[in-house]
Amino acid sequence: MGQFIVKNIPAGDFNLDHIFDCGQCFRWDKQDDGSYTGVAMGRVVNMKVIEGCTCCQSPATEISDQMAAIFENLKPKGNYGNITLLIDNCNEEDFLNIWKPYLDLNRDYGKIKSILSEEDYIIRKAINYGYGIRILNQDLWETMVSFIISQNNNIPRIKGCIENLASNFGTSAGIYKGKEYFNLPTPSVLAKLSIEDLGPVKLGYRARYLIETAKSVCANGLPSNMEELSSLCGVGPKVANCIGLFGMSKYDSFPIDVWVRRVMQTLYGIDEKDIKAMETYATENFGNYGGFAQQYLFYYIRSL
DNA sequence: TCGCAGGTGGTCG
DNA sequence: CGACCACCTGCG
Repeated sequence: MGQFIVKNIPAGDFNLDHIFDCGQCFRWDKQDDGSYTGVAMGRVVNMKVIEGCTCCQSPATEISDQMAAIFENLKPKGNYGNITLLIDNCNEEDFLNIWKPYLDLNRDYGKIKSILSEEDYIIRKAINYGYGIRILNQDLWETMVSFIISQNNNIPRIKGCIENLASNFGTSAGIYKGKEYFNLPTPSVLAKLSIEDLGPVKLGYRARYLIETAKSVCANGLPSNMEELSSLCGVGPKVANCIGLFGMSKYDSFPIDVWVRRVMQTLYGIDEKDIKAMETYATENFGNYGGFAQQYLFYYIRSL
C-alpha cells in the first residue's frame, strides 16, 4: 500500500498522544517508537510524526497559577512551526477520502482554541495541556458500538471488548506487520446474534443493548439526530452525547461523565450532582464549541 | 472480599 | 420526575 506523507500541519494543533488518548477512540495502540497503529474506516494504518519542533511535542504539562497569570495575555499554542505526519499502509486516495477528514485536518484548531481561551482561566489551562487534541470524524456505527460498550466500564476492558467483537464477528481489515486486524461487525451481522453467541466477547449486560440497537438500525437505519439516538437501547444522555460528538459532528455536544463531573465540581465549583447546571454552564459559556471544550477539560482532569 | 470503572434501565415515592 | 439500585466483568 505504501506510505503517505502529510506536511505543514501546525505543530501546536496536532499531537498523536493527545488525539488518541483523550477518550474519543479505543482502537489505536501506541508502538514502541511513539507511533500509533489502528484500524478505522475499514483500513489498518500506522501514524507517526517524523518531523517537527520537539519543544511543541512535549511542552510543560502543568503550569502554576502564577504562570497561568502570565499566560493570560498569550495566545494558545499554535504558532510554533509545523510537523510532518507519516501514514504507513496508505496511498494518496485513502488519505484524501479517509484520513484527512478522519483527522479533521480541514479545521482550524488554533482558532477554536483562541475563542475558547477567552472564556476562562480553567479552559485555558486545559488547552495548554492538551493543545494537540483533534476531534476525529469516526464512523457512526462504530462510534455507537464503542460508546454503548463504554458505559460503566474501564478503558482496558472497553478496548478488549471491542477487539473481541471485531475478531470474533467482523471481517478482515488486512494484515499489517504480520498481524491481522478486523473491522467491527455490521448491524445486520450483530442483529442476528444471540446473547449466548456474544458470550466470548465478555460484554456483560451490554450484549443485550448492542443486539437491540443493531436490530433497530436494521429496521430504521442509522440515527440522524439526538432524539433517534436517545431512543436506542443502552443509549442514555452521556452515550448519546459521545456518539453525537464523535460520530455525527455535533460539536455542541457536551458529554458529562464522571470525569467531567469532577472538573465541573472541582474547577468550576458546580455541585457534583447537578448535571443540569453543568449542561447550562457548557451551553452558555462554550456554546457551539462545547465538544471541543469537553475534550480539553476531560484530558486535563484525567492528568491531575 | 469488596469497591470500582468514561451509565443506563427499571422501579418506587 | 427525581432518587435509588442492580448490573457483567476484571482488576487492585
